[in-house]
Amino acid sequence: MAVQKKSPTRKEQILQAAEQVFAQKGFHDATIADVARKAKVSEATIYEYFPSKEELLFLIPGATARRGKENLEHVLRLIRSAADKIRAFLYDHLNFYQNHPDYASVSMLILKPNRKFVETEAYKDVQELARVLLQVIKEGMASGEFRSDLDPYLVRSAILGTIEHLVVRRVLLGKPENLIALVDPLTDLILGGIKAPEEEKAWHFQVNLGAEKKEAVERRPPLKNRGK
Amino acid sequence: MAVQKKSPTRKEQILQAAEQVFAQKGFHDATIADVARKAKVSEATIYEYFPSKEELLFLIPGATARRGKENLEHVLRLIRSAADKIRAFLYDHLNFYQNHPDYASVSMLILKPNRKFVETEAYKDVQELARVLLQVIKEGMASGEFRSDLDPYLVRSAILGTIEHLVVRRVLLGKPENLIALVDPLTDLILGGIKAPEEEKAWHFQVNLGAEKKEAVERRPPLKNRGK
Amino acid sequence: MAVQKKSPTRKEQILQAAEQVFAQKGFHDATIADVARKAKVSEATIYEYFPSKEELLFLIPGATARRGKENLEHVLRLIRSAADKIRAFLYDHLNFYQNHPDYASVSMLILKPNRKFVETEAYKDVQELARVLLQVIKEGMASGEFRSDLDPYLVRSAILGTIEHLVVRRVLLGKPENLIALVDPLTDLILGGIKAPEEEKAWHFQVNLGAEKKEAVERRPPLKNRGK
Amino acid sequence: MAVQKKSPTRKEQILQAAEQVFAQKGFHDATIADVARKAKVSEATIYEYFPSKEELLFLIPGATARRGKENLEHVLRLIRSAADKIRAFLYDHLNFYQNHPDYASVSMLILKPNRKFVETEAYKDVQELARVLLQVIKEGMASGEFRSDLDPYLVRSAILGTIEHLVVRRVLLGKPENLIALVDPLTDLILGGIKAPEEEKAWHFQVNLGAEKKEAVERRPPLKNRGK
DNA sequence: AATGAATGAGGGTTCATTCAT
DNA sequence: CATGAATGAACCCTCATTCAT
Repeated sequence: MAVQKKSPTRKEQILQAAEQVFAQKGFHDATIADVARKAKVSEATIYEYFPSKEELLFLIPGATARRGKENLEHVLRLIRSAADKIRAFLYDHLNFYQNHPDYASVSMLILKPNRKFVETEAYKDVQELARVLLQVIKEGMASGEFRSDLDPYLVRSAILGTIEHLVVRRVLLGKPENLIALVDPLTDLILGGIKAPEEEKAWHFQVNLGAEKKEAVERRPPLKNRGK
Repeated sequence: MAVQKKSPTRKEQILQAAEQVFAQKGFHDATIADVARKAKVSEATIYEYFPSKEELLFLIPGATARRGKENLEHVLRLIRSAADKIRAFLYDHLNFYQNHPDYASVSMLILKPNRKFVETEAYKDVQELARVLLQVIKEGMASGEFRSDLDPYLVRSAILGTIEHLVVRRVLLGKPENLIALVDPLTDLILGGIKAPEEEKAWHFQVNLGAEKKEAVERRPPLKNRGK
Repeated sequence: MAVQKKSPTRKEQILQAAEQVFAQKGFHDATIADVARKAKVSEATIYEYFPSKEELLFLIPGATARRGKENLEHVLRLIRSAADKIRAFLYDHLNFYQNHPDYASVSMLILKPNRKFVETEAYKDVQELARVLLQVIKEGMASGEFRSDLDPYLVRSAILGTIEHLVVRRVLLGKPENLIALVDPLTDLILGGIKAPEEEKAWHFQVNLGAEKKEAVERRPPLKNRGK
Repeated sequence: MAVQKKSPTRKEQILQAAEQVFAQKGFHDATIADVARKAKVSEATIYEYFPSKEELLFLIPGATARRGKENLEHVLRLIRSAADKIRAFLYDHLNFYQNHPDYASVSMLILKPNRKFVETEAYKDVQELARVLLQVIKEGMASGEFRSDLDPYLVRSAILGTIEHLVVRRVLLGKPENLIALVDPLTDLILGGIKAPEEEKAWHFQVNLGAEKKEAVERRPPLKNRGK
């Protein structure tokens, strides 16, 4: 039976129930009966709105992803600095996943590793979000704010991968509890990398008149508000 | 993280079959009958060696992870520079996953998002590998090669997350085909971040004195073969 | 047994749709939704006119059978010879089924083998038609046109069974395409049986006296268009 | 799961149970659970031997039809007269159906009107039996025992149709209870048709010297074993 | 009169798992 | 050891039917 536009609340109601149930028990261990119970409808009603259990799963991101993209684009338009846009992206995502653990669970543990999902229409909505990030990176490179020798796709993979890893960790292990606290250090890391600034060596040279390497490190001004 | 070919015992035989079958069809869509067929044993025989389908799944990484760790530690002992160790870690992982797509599939798409897996003994073997990376990061920080203001756990998450993201992409979408080509750009990204070196102008002045920061940049391999 | 085209009322509309749908998909594989779609009404509307899917099925023959009987009786009244009445009966039925394949399908494949149908009111209308045939046979026997040692019920069974078999064959296998071409050979068969007239030799002698058995045989239309 | 050769009794056991259950409740109203209960196996076991409920149905005739054909051919070989072969065919079939009412029910009410069955391998076995009858008819025609102007296919249809009609009647209405009693009258009917022998008229002429038509009929040698 | 919306009831099918041999 | 044979336990999905509007 085809999916029809009916009372939007009904459909939403089922999607939300599905999100919760799938998040809690996993896709295969959750039954349609579970979803029906949570949504307070009959099992048959679910099939009035969704053609199959799997389609129900795939339709969970839909609206969320689309709204997420719009919202993100709105926010990014308010920011000029590419670095700050990266930070905003990180904040946006980590904040959202933190506040929507069920969505995080479904998205990261069920949909992302699902081979069929990537062939879905719904997947395209998710891709859109990643495209925004790519744009930010490319703009930063073009403006000279970011190094021009970057592979923007690789950068994007690194950023998304890091977010995913952190979110998955939180979903599975419960830590770190506060993802938002990672926004600044993570922004800093992405912008500056892990290597100690090479100019320090130059410093060394000057300071080296007696100072030890260790000293130079210590003398470095406390790293805060990097990138921001 | 390499796997050595032994004469496959009955148990190995089943594990390998399981790896292939689960990789191909996913855990739930694969049946014990599928595994038995591939392993050329009866279904009942599988239960002689493994207590359940799920346990069979969880025991797939075991030897591989342990051997991987040993091998990695051996290699790292041969390298002094923390940066090079990072690079070695990346190479080791990307190379292995590239050459063992079935293992990659099972590991990334099935085990990683599995809530029960983290409670498993087998999971600890996987964790060991991550611990090695953490060690490298901490050592780099201690030696001054890496910035000292890093959160080493965050750095590790970034590195592992990036690897995972790339491997999952390859498993699901088939690209980038060549992960190993990403080792250097990725090492570079992790070490140096994305921000254009602010000091570059200032440097010019000093460079004249003989310093060759510019050179370092130029030495970086030309950016090609970047996975899309 | 002809059906007259009236302006189809709502009820007729549904019955016709049901006939088509049931003929096409079979009773169990057809759904009320299918019928509703074909009838261009809602499913609920069907239940305004018919108490259940099964009742809807059973009510399909109703008018058709009644009209068929009236028409047949009218025609038979125009014929004196019992043999010709048999022929008329055959013609009437084979012609009707040929021109109403959906009715044939429903009648032969669904209703006839349905245990509950025989307990139905509607079944009686169908029986009426068979009663007409029985009457013809009995009359033929009484008039001396038919052998008097016949079991008229058995004869009727033979005639009806033959018709049914031919119609079912046509519905299921599509052949013979032209049932009407069988009317004469079939009439001939029923009347004369399959045995070669033993007396033929002897007859020749008597025939010469004026009897024209031979001729009758020759007048029979050439045997062609025989199904398969 | 493919059908495998296992203990033949198991398979037979299920087939017999299916025959009974389907005969009693009809195909759609019978459940696999019903069959399992009757066969005293689990539902799952049924699926070890048959791929689906429908296939189980279609495999019911199999052995019976094949054995039936062999047996029939054996019997026919013992008979020279084509007329007696027809009689033997009738006897064989009516006797079998009479003694196997469940098979009759499944065969006549479920399989015969099933559109998918005709596309089945199993259907071919059933066809074989009909081919034997066709052969008999053709031989009778060739030998001059039967009229040479017959359409043998039409004759076969008449014979089979009559048998089917009688068997269906018995299955549905319970009468006539004794099908075997119909063998002789039916043979007689098929051989001789229903028309009063024309020679009777000739006879009349001769006998007419005083005899009534009725008389002629009476003079005919007493037909015995008249059914009904 | 007509129907959109909802569901109760049920059934076929799948499979991981067991166990006697 | 190895396995053929059997099954218990579930679950997804369908659809005839109802009813408020």
